[in-house]
Amino acid sequence: MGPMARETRHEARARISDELMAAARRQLGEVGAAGLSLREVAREIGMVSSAVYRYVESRDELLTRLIVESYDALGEAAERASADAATSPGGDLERWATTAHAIRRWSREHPHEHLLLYGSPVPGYAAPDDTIGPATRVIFALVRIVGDAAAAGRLSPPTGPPADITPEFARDLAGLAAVIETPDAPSYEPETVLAVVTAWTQMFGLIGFEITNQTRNAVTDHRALFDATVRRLAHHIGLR
Amino acid sequence: MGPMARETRHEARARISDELMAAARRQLGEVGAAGLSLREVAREIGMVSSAVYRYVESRDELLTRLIVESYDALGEAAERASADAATSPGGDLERWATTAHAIRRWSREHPHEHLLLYGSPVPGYAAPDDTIGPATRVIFALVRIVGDAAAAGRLSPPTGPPADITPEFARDLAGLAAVIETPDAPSYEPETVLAVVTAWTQMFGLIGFEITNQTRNAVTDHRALFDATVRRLAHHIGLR
DNA sequence: TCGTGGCGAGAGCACTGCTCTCGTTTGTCA
DNA sequence: TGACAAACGAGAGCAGTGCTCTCGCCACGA
Repeated sequence: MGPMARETRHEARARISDELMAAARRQLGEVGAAGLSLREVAREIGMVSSAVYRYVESRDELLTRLIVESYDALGEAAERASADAATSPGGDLERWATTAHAIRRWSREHPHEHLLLYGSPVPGYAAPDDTIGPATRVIFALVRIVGDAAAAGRLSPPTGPPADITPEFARDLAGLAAVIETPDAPSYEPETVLAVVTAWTQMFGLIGFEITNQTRNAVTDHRALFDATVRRLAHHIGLR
Repeated sequence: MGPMARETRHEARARISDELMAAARRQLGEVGAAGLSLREVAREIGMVSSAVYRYVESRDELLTRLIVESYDALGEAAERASADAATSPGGDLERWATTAHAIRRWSREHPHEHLLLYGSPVPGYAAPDDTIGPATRVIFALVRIVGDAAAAGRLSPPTGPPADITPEFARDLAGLAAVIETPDAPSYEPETVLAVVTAWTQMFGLIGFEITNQTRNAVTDHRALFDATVRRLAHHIGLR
């Protein structure tokens, strides 16, 4: 083994905490959030159940940490795909499609994590505010593609019949536009913001249906359905 | 009390079974599927936990029954709205919108039931085939509106750029078209079928986001967002 | 009328999240 | 350097869960 440098207490705590989260993440991937047992996690890292409460306040807090980790993993997958495709020759539409497919791929590879983020919330559990930051990374990765296209003047104006937007709803959309606006991008049409929100909910609805097998017997080529949907959404936003 | 007609064993079984399901449904609405306790249900109807196993095979089977009941309730809500609006002067678009809003209303009034149907599946639980029949009622209620419009020749042809439909995906869409086709309705364009599937996933994705509060801080007027989305989907399908 | 089968209650098993207590170890500060 | 408080892991225990098995009891059909 060689000379074992004595581990300081702080280091040990960090290491054990990491092991604990890793074991929890592994179990989450296997049995899902509802089946995740704190005692089993403790067993896996060679501890007794009461000892893990030195590292985690409760089972809910453990789930919260896993939620944050999952949001970050998904957000990073989307961001990396978006960045990789930013210089590709396919244009904004291909960048959008690539990012969307990266999101779908991550969700398919981590169905339990996806359901933890977008499925039923745990019983009495309300997602704390720590989670909203990481939660925005995915949608921001998508929005940035639109913003970049708009900044470069490549965003086609909205087509189709104008949506019947009530004043109150217009305020909603204006607020959203303010959030997604960047200094170098122009302001957005309400229709564009609506199209982005639509794309967001549509994509995650479709992925959720695929993961929970809601479309069994109806759709076999999920990838083609997703691809066609994603490109239609991009077109509707104005990405070409 | 009056003369109590002696209750036959068969009647008693039916009555108690009904009481059991009613209590279970009540608790589901309060604490959600994950928090539903078979023992608590037993307590509510004045029984001991082991006795309910005379009426229900397991907790999973209880959940399955609740799923079927919920699918039926949602399906009936959609069917009734669709039937009521069939004779209204608003035309196909209003009939579609009315039905969609009925679906949203039911889901908002029964969030736990909605999550039971469309949220995370229970741990080791795979929805048995009993559930797929009732599950189709909602989507069929929507499809029937399109079918009626098509049969009356009121369905506008698909607009926008043609989707890039691969042969394998075309087979999927053809299979779906065969399912939704009725004797008196003509065959559907692949784009129309795709638009219906899109509408389906879009609507339920949006409702799911609203129920799980995923769009908090972003959207306040959920009804307006839903209404705009629903009408855009209808337009895309060809309903006017 | 008699016997079988359905029924409800109770005890019990293995499991869960969580709390409390108890020695031990570790880091800090005088 | 030595004392002390904080952190730590283990163990026992509590209340709860789904589920099984056994036991009497009563209704119903042969």
